[in-house]
Amino acid sequence: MPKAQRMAQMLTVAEEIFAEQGYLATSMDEIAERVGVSKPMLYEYFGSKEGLLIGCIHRARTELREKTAAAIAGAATPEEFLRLGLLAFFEFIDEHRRSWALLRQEAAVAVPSAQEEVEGIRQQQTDMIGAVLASFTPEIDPLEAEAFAEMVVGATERLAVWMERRPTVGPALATDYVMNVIWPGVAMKLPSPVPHA
Amino acid sequence: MPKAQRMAQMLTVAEEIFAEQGYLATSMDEIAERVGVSKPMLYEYFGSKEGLLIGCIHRARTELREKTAAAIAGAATPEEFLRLGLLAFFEFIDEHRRSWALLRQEAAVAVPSAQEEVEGIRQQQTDMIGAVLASFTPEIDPLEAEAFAEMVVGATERLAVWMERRPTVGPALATDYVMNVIWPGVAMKLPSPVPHA
DNA sequence: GCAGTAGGTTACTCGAAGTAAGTTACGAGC
DNA sequence: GCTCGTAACTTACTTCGAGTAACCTACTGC
Repeated sequence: MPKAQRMAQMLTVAEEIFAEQGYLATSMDEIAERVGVSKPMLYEYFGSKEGLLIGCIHRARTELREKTAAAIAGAATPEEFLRLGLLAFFEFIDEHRRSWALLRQEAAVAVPSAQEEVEGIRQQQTDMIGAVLASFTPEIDPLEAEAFAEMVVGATERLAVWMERRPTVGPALATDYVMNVIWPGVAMKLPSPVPHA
Repeated sequence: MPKAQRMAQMLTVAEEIFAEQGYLATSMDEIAERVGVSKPMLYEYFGSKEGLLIGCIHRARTELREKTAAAIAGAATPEEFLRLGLLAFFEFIDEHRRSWALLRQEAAVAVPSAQEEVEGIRQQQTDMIGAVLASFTPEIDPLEAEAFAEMVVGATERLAVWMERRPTVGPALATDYVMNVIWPGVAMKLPSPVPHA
């Protein structure tokens, strides 16, 4: 089997087992066995157990960025931008409960570089939000804009966790909840009247 | 040395080393050595490495709950309640950077019971926020109240992380930032006009 | 002065991360 | 159609750290 294909397969299996049992409780031998390959192959391609975990996170991150970027491409107003971005995020979570659990629970594992990888995802999102906010409200305090973006990311992430426990709450409703809370505060800062849907 | 005192000392040392190096990179031998005791003593008192971690989290959780409860005791309006609670939280974080890092980074470790312990802290906070919100705005949709509490906790937690990177932002400013974003959205739902400081 | 127990130690086992050294399959060049 | 190189793969280790069994010691109540 060619390297790229084998690597993808390893990531898929690892993601599944990590999500099932947790990072610590999973052994490299077990992953190797389920892939149908010997342990040194995992080390050949990912260097370490930590490297394998980071590979999983990295793949999910790339996917999430692509989905979100595609979703917000057509947004005209800041409200639309935020709404579409949030919806894309919640939909991604809804479709990828496995990798989402992995990112949330396992990646925060003491392994510093995995932590950084997850922080990279958040950075990617705060940057996006901060940029749009700044472009629509140029006179906003840059520090407060940054704080706002951080809060949106934190609130959204937390709500996504909560959503998993609440089967009646889907991506659309979750998006509404977030917008209901944050939008009035943002609208006050906008220079001109903005349509509220 | 009496048991209770020894346990407290072990927790302090463990918290420090976990925060420094991460949970995985820390060995029980190392903690034992720095405490000035042998490894089986740690197992005698905490059962396992995981148990020791949970002990650390639990202690921080208790402290945080006590500080917050004391801070909000005298609040009269929902705005005051939220503001005082947030301020107490940020001040706690500011004073306990060590334990805070521990809770955030290490506790999410794949160890399920540690995860639960941290979720317990969040639960304690969302319950408090949800309760006050419900008591002041009785006709609010209970599901949305719950979602609101989750978002406040998520936003606040995220902002606390961000605050660590921003030395000019202290507890008071962080509290203002959170209130600026969430308060307009809440005020809309209140039954009667509420004073805005 | 003796018994019981709280607080402590040394010296192990065992499992899992990581590695050294070697093997097979297979396409390119002659 | 044989050989050389290399990509994909394996077996058989070493090492390190979590967890434990068995034993020790000093103080407190009687």
